Amino acid sequence: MVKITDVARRAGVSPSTVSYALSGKRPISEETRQRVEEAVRELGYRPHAGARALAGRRSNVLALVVPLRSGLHVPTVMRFAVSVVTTARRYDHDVLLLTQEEGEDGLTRIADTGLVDALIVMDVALDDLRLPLLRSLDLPSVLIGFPAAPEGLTCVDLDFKAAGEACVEHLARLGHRSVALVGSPPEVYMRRTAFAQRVVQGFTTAADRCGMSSTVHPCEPGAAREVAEQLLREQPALTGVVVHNEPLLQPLVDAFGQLGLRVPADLSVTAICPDELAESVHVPITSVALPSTEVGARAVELLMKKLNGTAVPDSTLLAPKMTERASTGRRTVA
Amino acid sequence: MVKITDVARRAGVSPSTVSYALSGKRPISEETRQRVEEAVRELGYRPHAGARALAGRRSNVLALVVPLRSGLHVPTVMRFAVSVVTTARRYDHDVLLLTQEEGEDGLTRIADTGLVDALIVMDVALDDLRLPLLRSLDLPSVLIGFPAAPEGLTCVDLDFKAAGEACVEHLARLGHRSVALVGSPPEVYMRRTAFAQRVVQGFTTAADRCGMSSTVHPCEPGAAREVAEQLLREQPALTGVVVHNEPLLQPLVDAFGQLGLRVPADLSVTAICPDELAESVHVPITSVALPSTEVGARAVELLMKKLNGTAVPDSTLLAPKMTERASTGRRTVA
DNA sequence: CTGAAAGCGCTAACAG
DNA sequence: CTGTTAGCGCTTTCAG
Repeated sequence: MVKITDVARRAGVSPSTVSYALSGKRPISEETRQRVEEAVRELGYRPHAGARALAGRRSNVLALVVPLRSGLHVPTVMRFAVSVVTTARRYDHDVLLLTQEEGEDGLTRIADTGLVDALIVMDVALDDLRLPLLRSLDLPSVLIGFPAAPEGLTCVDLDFKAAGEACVEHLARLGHRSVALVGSPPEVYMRRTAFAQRVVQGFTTAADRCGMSSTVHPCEPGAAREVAEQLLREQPALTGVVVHNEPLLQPLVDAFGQLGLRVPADLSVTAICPDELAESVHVPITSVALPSTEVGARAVELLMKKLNGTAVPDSTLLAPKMTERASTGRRTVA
Repeated sequence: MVKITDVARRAGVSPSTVSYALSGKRPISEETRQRVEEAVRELGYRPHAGARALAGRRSNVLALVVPLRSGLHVPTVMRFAVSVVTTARRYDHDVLLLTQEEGEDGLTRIADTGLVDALIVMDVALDDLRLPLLRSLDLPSVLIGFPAAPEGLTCVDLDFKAAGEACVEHLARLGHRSVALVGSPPEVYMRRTAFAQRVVQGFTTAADRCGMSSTVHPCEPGAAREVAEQLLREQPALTGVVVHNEPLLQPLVDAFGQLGLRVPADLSVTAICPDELAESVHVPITSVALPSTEVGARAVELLMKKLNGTAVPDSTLLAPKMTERASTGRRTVA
């Protein structure tokens, strides 16, 4: 193993100079810096992570807490995760993966051992049990998602309430008067998962404001046909649907087709989901994008600022961006 | 922060005794061990990860390399990952998540810095570019998947060839004479992904051996209807289908239904996929289980043995387990 | 702008 | 069975 003293000898400088040349924490003459960098390259030097963490009190590792609870759309969750890993690497950090098997004291453990410098927490509930803990820990953290009482925490996410509203308003503008929200599976609401609840809020608020009749349907995967039938039966005037349930999007559109409803001729469909998904449905879906990559990147950037002692906003709400595709159109009066 | 000297003082012993009491690396009298454990509990002591790694030359962290390349079924991949994390925790290890953005030298970096003790590598290609690197690294590693030349590497996976054979033989036993394999998306085969290739091998071998006519169809997500039509058109005698493509399973069964084919009356369908998926299809599917949890756990266990210097078998092939469900039946001669 | 030297907290010889 | 002690490789004062 090549160590800092090897590099120092090779470059004809002291170890501390090597350290400073690499970290930039004090001015180094251009010439020595060159020599150091060359020595580093020639020897293939890589600082030992443990030694660095011990002496520098910084591990350069972030923890990503991903419960992966049931009802969540795993590919969507993983988009966030990949974005977090990618962005973290740009800041010379690695990412430790924590699932929730250990419960809350997995967090305590990680904090106490100094294994990580900071936490990114996903799958936030409105009244998340981890919040008091996160507040008490002296590790900086960022939540992907907004709990009911985000005071003293740094949160980032798509503005799901606004996203729900945007979908409804788009339908209202097209003349629709009766809309339904097909949401995540019931257990997601039972857990009071923040993003799901906020979509419902936005959806309902906007529908009321626009004087539309509206209903909300949490929905299991595989139940596309059933919900489709139920909607037609219970809400015969229905002409607009908002889907906030990735795996159900294509099957639901198919089910409507089988029941004799054309999208968008008879029924306009919008969704909140990754653009890629919206585009891949057989009838491309007008949707509010779920900007996983941006959210993941933002979370890391916020954390880096906090680690540098820079102040950051408590709340980063990304404005919804809607893309019109083939699945929505004017209401045609029969 | 509470450190080992604090615990030692509290327990009235030396730091090394605390260390040994905790690691069990040398005999400690029952009495002192008790005192140490009590002191640990009272003080809430947790060894500093960096210090431990530096002095002990072991970080207690494993790296999980998950490229998440396109065409893979993310939920299935994540089952492995969760199992790895869970099992690693049982051995007091944490898991670092590496995606493949950095390419191969992400592995080198990790190895050089001593951040991790060992590697678990997923998404293995038959002629995987990472193999030479893995062999040259002096970090122990385990592959989830079998490359073409696994010499000198430790590999664990479901025996996908046997799984393909099992599906065909099951259909043969039921009297079917013409079968088709609906496989992963083309890009998965293009990359020569090991598990996909091996299923094809097993499928073809068994079909030939049983004197059945057979075809193989790599298949994009969303193309269920197209393949279904193509199969009926090009292989009119077809009565048995093997599906090795998770997201396509339900849509494909649906498509057959829409084309007027009843499962299993007209067409028997088997799959290689997680049991949970097979059970959730509207017609529960006879399947060979994808034992993600077991494979992930095995991978970690193998790694732990290697870290202990215990010899392990190069190859751990899990025998396929088939569960008959509602989707297969005797061929009915028309 | 650079060096010398004192630890960071823990483990593992070495010594008893 | 237990204690003493010498580092592990790096960062960061302190000194120049």
